[in-house]
Amino acid sequence: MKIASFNINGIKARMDALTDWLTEAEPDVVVLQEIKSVDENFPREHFEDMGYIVETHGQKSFNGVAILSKLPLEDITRGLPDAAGMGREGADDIEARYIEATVMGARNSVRVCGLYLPNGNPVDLNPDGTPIEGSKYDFKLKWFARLEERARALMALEQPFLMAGDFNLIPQAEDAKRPDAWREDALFRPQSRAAFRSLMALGFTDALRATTSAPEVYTFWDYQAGAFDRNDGIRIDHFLLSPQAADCLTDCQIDVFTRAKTKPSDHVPIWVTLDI
DNA sequence: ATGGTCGCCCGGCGA
Repeated sequence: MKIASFNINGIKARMDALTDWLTEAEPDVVVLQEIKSVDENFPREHFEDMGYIVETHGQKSFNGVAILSKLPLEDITRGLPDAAGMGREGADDIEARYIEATVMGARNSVRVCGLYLPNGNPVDLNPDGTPIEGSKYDFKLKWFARLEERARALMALEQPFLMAGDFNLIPQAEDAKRPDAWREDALFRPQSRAAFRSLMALGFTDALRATTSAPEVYTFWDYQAGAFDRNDGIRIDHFLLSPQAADCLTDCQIDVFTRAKTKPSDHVPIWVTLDI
């Protein structure tokens, strides 16, 4: 089973790029981020004609996630639990960033969590270094904590599951061409990395690092200043596998070639194959 | 790398 994640940066602008990549890569399942579309305007028929089931969780102009699957899906849920836990009532109803579904494989099923973690910039801190209540950075860390709680609940089931998507998080210095440029950024600063490490400590396997030791491997390059041409990138799109899913892992790759095509997203797809 | 570029959808925000 081939499962992919792709931050497409707008479905309307990425129809050709996404269609071409689906035809070439032939994933069974794809979680999409930044569809930037309401559900009613998502071109679902186009992807249904390509053999995919389409489940969206969109909003107007920003964010928005979706799942495309050639395999049957069960128990689709939208949004993380505990929206009130954000400190802003119903915050998760405003920002569409999370979708879950169970993918039915030939022999076993896998729970797939597709996510678009908040960017978190600008970083606004109190004099004591804590995030200012209600700031973008505060929102990121609170969302991270809720994601960890959801992961903890899924881990307790001891079943194959994975969390995939745009985590807006650079795990370590080797995951950026120029780590020093990101030290104070919400994608890399210590509190952000601590939240990621805490999540990983539940028992996840980083699929990319489990299958390759290649240096300078990235999933995002800024549109500006020829960043891709200089491979001035960061690794922020991740596949985190539960122990039961990691036991089935056979490959993980980043489709860097899509970034060199016409009208690319600023992210590229990442995928795993699971013997499941 | 609080933007030199994009995408949203129509002036400015978000990344």
